[in-house]
Amino acid sequence: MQIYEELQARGLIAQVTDEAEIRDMINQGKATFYIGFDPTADSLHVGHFMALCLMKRLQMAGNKPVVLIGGGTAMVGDPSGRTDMRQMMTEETIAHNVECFKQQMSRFIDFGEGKAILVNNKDWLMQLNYVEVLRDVGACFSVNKMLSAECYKQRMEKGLSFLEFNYMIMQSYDFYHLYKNYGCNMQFGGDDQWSNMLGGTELIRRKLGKDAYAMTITLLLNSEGKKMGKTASGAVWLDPKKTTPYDFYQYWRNVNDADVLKCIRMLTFLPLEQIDAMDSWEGAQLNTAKEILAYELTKLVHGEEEAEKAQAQARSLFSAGGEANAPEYKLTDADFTGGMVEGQIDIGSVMVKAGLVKSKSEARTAIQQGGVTVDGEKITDFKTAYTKADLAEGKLFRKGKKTFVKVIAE
RNA sequence: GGGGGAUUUCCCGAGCGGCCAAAGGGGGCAGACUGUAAAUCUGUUGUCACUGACUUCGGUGGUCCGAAUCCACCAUCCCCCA
Repeated sequence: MQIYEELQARGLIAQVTDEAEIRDMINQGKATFYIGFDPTADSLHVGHFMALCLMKRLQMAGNKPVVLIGGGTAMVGDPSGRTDMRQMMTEETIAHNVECFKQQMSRFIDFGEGKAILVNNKDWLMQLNYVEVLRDVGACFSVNKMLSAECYKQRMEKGLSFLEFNYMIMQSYDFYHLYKNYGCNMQFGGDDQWSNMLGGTELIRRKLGKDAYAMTITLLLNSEGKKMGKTASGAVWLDPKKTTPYDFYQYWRNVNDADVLKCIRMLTFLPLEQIDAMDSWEGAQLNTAKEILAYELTKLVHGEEEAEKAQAQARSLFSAGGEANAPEYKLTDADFTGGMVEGQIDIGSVMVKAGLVKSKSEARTAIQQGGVTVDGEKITDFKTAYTKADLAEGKLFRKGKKTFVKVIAE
């Protein structure tokens, strides 16, 4: 099976400009393709991960990837699919994010001699001259056409600033620039980027009379049609400081039954035959599939060692017995002073410090509702307090089923 | 440039000058049921030294015994006309 067919079988391909051409090109390893990443945060997330995996797959098939970091486009902000304006980011923030992106990406993509290129569109976008661009590029775009583009639809109701309206032009210019300077003939991106990407192929056609191609990756949606990789507290990050390997593992361990297979297919590198064999799994058996998904992804993002750790930690916690793998939090002497009773720390404070809850009030309600145990014993009194000696050996504080910390006084 | 409207707790959204920490929904959290899933049901959801106190309703001042609610100015956004 060739690469294009594999991508298809994995359900990764959403839209293409010219299927026959693209299939030939990437199957024969003749494509030089780029994917843009706007540095809107200081870490990559799951959506980026998918794109990077795609790059890796294509790279393995002999195609040449160009990673484009949108240091310049981030100054503008992509309005696609948004209902409100992006917050403007300062240049410093963007520069910082660019650095973070670069570091994380080198884990996934081999930038060794001639294998891949990394560019930042800031290098050319920032030098553009307004009037020149208007005459050169602006003439190639029809406002009427742009306004009818899907990506602006949502914004037509709430209002769209001229700044953001230009995003499509910036992105199109990128493609044009890469085509001319790096022979980049193809662009990939999330499905929400489709109209922006078409802008680029159109511009190249108009300016150079050449064909360039675009292909979008299916957005990873759950069975309810929402984007995956988001939690209540924000995105699932690839940076272990922002989303710990354990949390990362747990996110995938807890996906919906209906979504497991799709995720395995789209996100992992497991052979398709093996995945097809899982297709028939049902009910509780899907738990195994979820473990596989979680393990494989954690391994890809954080390495095998972390994946093993996260899995062991999860297993021991959810099956009776070992709590040996719980994360630890150490209390210092200062934590035992200044409380209601000198030399003791109340349970609410412990929980807040250990990150189990955000406030003492929250700790209070959790306790009142019977959701807190310490070393397996249910706590009913919010006034419960501990001395240093109590915690010398460490106790396992647990809120609900899935959140727990071993607290030790040192 | 002219005219009109909006700004409420994580989000949407209701809020007569006192009975407002503020309806309702969503989301979150906890409990029951389970498969660390979903669905369902229950409770909870500003903070704290918690039957009480304190801080919140775009910002700043003001009126009043008392303001999310009234007034003034500022900021941001939206709509209509040009």
